[in-house]
Amino acid sequence: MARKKEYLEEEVIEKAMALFWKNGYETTSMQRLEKEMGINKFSIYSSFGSKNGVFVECLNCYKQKLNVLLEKLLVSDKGIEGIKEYFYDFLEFSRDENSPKGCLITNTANELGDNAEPEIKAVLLKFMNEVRAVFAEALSKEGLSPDDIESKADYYIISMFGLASSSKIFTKDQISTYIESIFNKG
Amino acid sequence: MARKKEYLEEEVIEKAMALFWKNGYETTSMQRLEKEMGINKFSIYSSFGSKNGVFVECLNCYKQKLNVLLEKLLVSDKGIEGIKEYFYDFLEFSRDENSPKGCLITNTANELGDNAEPEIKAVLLKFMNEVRAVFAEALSKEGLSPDDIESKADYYIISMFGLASSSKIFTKDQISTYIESIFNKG
DNA sequence: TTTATTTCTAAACGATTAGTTAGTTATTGA
DNA sequence: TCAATAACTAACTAATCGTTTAGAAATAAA
Repeated sequence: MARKKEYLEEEVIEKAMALFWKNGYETTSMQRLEKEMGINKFSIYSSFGSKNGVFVECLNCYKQKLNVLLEKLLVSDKGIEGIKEYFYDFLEFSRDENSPKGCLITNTANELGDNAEPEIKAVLLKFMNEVRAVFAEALSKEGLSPDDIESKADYYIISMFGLASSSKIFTKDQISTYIESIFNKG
Repeated sequence: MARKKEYLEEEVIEKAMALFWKNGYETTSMQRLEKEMGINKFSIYSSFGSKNGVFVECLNCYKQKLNVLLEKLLVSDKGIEGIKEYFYDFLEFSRDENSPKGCLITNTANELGDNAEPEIKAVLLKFMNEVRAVFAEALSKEGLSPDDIESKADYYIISMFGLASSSKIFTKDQISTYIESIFNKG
């Protein structure tokens, strides 16, 4: 007994995510979101509540895309070599047509830092721990001690954070050489 | 034959820098700058022309502080070990009272990225190249081939960028372990 | 002491921000 | 066909953004 919605929430979120990913949270205005999502402010607010609400959904949407790469790492059973491949997969993932966008999660942590809304902070922390857990799982294939697994998981999650940040400003070739250096050690 | 300025530009820039360093460019408003610098908007604009002008001076002020650490690396003559010490020096430098602020240059590159004003972009690029050159100079003490020097300088400048970004969200202990891993290889 | 010059305060500028709301249009069940 | 309901458009908040400006206050040379 009412009018039908003329958009799918999953579809408009995907478009919003592209905008946040490219330009960051603060720079992305509701006005630009309206234009890019193709729907009115009223619709945005009735579907997602606030700009923050849109953003949280975008982070979840982004994480789903990352999950494809993480899934591949999990089933590959390749240990550290699998993590290296994940780094390269991410390098491809974070660039389209030579325009590097980095990682939406890393970008957000960098941009908002401690000033982030508690909800955003919680989402970021959860994501970081999930990725770290996947690294730990991959490392468990290497026959390391539990302590070694933890410390190496720390090392790779920090490397991943640094890589994601760096991939925005250095060239693909520079980053490739960097990835090789990360894994070329005893 | 005129009224005297009631502030020193170097002093108010130092205070502005602390604000930009902590909160980033966009989040730092002219209103907060007035408060923190202790001078009126009129004075800010007559001394520095624009918000961007204030920021450029802050970047230069920040670079001067970094130069103390870079100078130490240059005169130490310790090669790669000197770079490692520089990483630890930076770790101390980027934190006061457990509040990590990262690196103002890295933060800016992360926040503004390609959308940065051309003047800002130029300053960032210049800084990055200067730090890289210092790394290359330190590496020349290791008896490496010119090609090896260049590729290793690339590696350490990217590591430095990643380290600076990471130092904002990981603990001091995690970062210390990370630095050790960077340098523990053949 | 007057006058020219500069810095100061404080109010205002127009543009833009996130968010709201009144009123219209479309859809569905009765 | 008509009333109820939800989604639409578009104008509108109030606040804040970076920037400008008019006028008062202070300084130093004449």
